[in-house]
Order: sequence, then structure tokens, then C-alpha cells
Amino acid sequence: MVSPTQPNQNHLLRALQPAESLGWLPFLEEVDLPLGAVLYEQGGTLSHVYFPTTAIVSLLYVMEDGASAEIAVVGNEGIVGISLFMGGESPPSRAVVQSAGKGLRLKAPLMKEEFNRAGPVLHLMLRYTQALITQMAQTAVCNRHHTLDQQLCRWLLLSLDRLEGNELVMTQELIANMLGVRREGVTEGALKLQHAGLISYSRGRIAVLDRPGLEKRSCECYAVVKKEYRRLLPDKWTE
Amino acid sequence: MVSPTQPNQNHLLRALQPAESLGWLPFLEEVDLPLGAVLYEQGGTLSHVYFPTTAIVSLLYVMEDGASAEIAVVGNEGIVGISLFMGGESPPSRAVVQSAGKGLRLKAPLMKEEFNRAGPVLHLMLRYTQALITQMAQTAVCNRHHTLDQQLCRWLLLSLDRLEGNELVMTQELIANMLGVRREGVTEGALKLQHAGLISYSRGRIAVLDRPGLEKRSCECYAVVKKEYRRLLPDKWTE
DNA sequence: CGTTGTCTGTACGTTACCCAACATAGTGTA
DNA sequence: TACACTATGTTGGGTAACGTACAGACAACG
Repeated sequence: MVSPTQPNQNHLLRALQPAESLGWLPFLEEVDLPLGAVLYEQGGTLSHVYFPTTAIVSLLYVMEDGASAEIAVVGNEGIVGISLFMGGESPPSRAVVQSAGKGLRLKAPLMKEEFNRAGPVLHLMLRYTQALITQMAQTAVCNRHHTLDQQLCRWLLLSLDRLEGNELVMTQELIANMLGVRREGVTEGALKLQHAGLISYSRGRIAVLDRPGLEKRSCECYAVVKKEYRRLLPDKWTE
Repeated sequence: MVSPTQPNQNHLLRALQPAESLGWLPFLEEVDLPLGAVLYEQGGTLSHVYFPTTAIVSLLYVMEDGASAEIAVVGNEGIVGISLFMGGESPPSRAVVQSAGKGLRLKAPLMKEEFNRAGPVLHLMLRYTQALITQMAQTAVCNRHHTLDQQLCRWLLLSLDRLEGNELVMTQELIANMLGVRREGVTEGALKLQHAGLISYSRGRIAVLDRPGLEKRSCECYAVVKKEYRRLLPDKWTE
């Protein structure tokens, strides 16, 4: 059976290809990840772990009053559901599809069993987790010190790194929710970028025209995170 | 040899006492952790991991321009240096002693070897890491959404949970550095708390007079983090 | 072709925090 | 006892982002 989403479209899976993990392949299930789908809920249970291939997933925390903030973003370089093997079982954040696409999923018990073999799968997962930790830490710093405009650039770049083309399909409202700011703030920021000729957008489609320009306007956080991902997960990020 | 700082003063070590980890004990080295000591540097190397007993250690990120922000705080419930066994070797943050005291340290190769045995040590460390991740995520959210006053309360409570008495020895300047805000902001926040009768302080000594009052003024972040630590690490936080 | 809904743009008062500069008060030391 | 140093308190002006409210503009659908 030929599936349109191949395991090697996810870089963690690809890195495991030569290893014994091949035993997994029959159990990897292709899934559609439509915009807004919730893969798991704060304090919920994890039935599967997800390896995005063309989709992007946001980990976000939702507060009592409904306000939210993104903790980290996961694309085809990673896995959604690390708390499964880290311990607690139930995750401290919500996982939402931020950009529609496809992914592969694996039943939680299988993943756990494989992890507990304490072989290459465990080590790769932990390295990835370390990269994710860096991203979260940098998010905290960025939230503290940087302007909305800078954060918007960082966020666009992080998303772009996890997609094929140079177009993002998402409304400003959605971006605002991820960043934990007002929608109007995103509008203003996006307008500036548009006037500067860095992006162009209309009704939920953002095309990035000048990537280096975005990088210049972004805070250092983007580069720091990317560098760390490169260091820890050399399989991706070698473009 | 009777040392004034016993392994069971650290709750991770205590949780391992009955297990085979006892082989470690002779290699645990007591160390003094004076205020401001840097246990490791961003991108540096990890010669040891540290188990604080009476000290508190801050993990903070320092930006290019020198501004900093705390990512998480570690006391006698935890371990400093998780990136040793997570993978990358070199940590993405700086570890600074935020409250003077003692701790125990273990040479990195020993820790790594023990971790790679894939026994109870590994599982406990991963559970702790999961708790730490929650703290970092909550820090990101808190930085985004909550006022300085709320964050100050959260921070005092987090520190208090990791100390014996009800007194913190630290200047407002130091707190400001940790929170990544201006010193004057901390002064104003602390004044309000003082006028409300919740704390009293003078020249680097803060006495907490009304803990429940602080909790009421804090944002939800404190409770969320504490609950998660309780869930994942039942040995401590049972008071 | 008009209606409806979604997405984006604009405006205005408010607030929390920043920056800078300076005033006061404990504490240690000569 | 005087001096220096560190920690804390106070101020006034500036700004980024917020809350709220509303206006245009494009798309889908009848």
C-alpha cells in the first residue's frame, strides 16, 4: 500500500530508518490533520503520538480565563506527545493543528514499549525533547523582552521552516491566539511587514517574499532556537 | 564521615535511596553554593550535576544585550544539569545560585552511566524533567499575560517552597534580574505587599508573613506548577 | 445579485511597564 | 563619628500593548 505521506517525510522517523525501528512501519497510521484539530487536551490522555509530515502543530497553554499562549511549535522535525514517555502520561498543554496537513501516528503503548527498550529510539526522543525545551525557554525569554513585531517575525520564520513552500494559510486572528496577543496587534505588525515588502497577504494566506528581511527584523530568539535544533538534530535543518 | 548535608535532604536522591543507587553515595560530594555562583554557563560544559539541598538555583537565559530572564528554578526537589542526560551535553541556559546554601554534586560521567542503565534513575530523572518542562512552559505563559505584581508573588512562593524557614535572603535587584524586569518595578511591587502586611523586608532580607495572602495575589501559574510537581514527584510537596 | 459571514483596517482612551535621574536610609569600616 | 557603599524609595515623561468599538472588503452561497 503506497501512502501519500511517507515515514521519511518526518525527520525523526527518517533518522530511525536504518535501525530496528523498522518494525514500527506497519503500525504507523496516516492521519489527516485539519486546521484547528486538537490532538490532545491539557490534562487529558494520550492515545497516540503524532509525527507531523506536512502539518504544523502548536503546543499551547490555555488559562482559566481562556487566554492562551504558545509554548512551542512542532512540525516534520519532531513528535507531538513527549509527555507520554517522559512520565506524567497526561500532558500539561494542548496540542492544536496550526497549519493543516498530514501526519503519522502510533499507538501510545507501542511507542512506550519501544522507548523503554532504551535503544536509539529513546536517545533520539530525548535529544528532540532537549531541543523542544530550548524552544520553550526561548519563548519565555521572548515573551518577556521582545516587541510584538519581533515576535511576529520569529513566529513566521519558525512556521516557514516547517513548511514546503513560502505560503502560510492562517488568519491573523489565529496568529494572535498563538502569540497570546490581540488580533489588532498582529494586523498592525503584519501591515508594517507588508509595507516593507517582506510579506504579502490577504484573507488568511500569507506569502513570504523576503526571508532574509524577516530574519533581520526578528529577535535573536529565532536564530538561537534554530541553531540548537541544528546542533541536536542534524538530520533536518541542513538546507 | 558525617556530613552536614545528607543525601536525603534532596528529594530526588531520597526517592532513590532504597534502590541500587546506593552505589553512588560515596561519590556524592558536598559543595557550598554561595549566592551568585555560576554552576554552568550557556553553551558551556557540564562537569557535574548538582542536587541542591539547602540552596536554590535559577536557570536563566542571558541575551546578547545582557538582559536576562529566568526559565525555571531548582531547589531540593530537583537536579541541575538535565541536559547532561537529555542529549546535547552543553546546556542552553545559565545556572546561578539564587539563594546560598549547600548541595551535593556528582561527576558527569558517573551520572550518565547510571542514567544509561535505563533503570529507576532514568525514569525518575525523566519525571523530574517533565515537571521542569511544565515550569518552563508556565513561565512563558506568565511572562506573556500576568502583571509584575502577580509574577512577584509567584516567584516568592516558588522560592519559599524550596527553603526551610520563611525568610529569603536576596535583594530586589536580584529578583528583578531573575524576573527580567526593572529593579524599580520590584520595589513598587514589594512595597504593595509590605503595606498589605504580606511580607516585610529590609536590605536583602524578605520575611513572608502571610503565605495564603501571597497565594491569593499570585496568578494561577504558581498553583498549576505546584500541582504538577506534586503529581509527578510525590515524595516532596506533601506538606 | 444581494446577503451573510469572515477577515482585515483604524481609532481612541487606558494601563503597565520602561528609562533616567535622583533622594533617602541602613551597614560596614576607618 | 564620619565616610562610603549598597539597598530601597520616589519622581516624571515616554511607549508598547490592551480593551473596545466600529468600518471597509473580500468570499461564499443562496
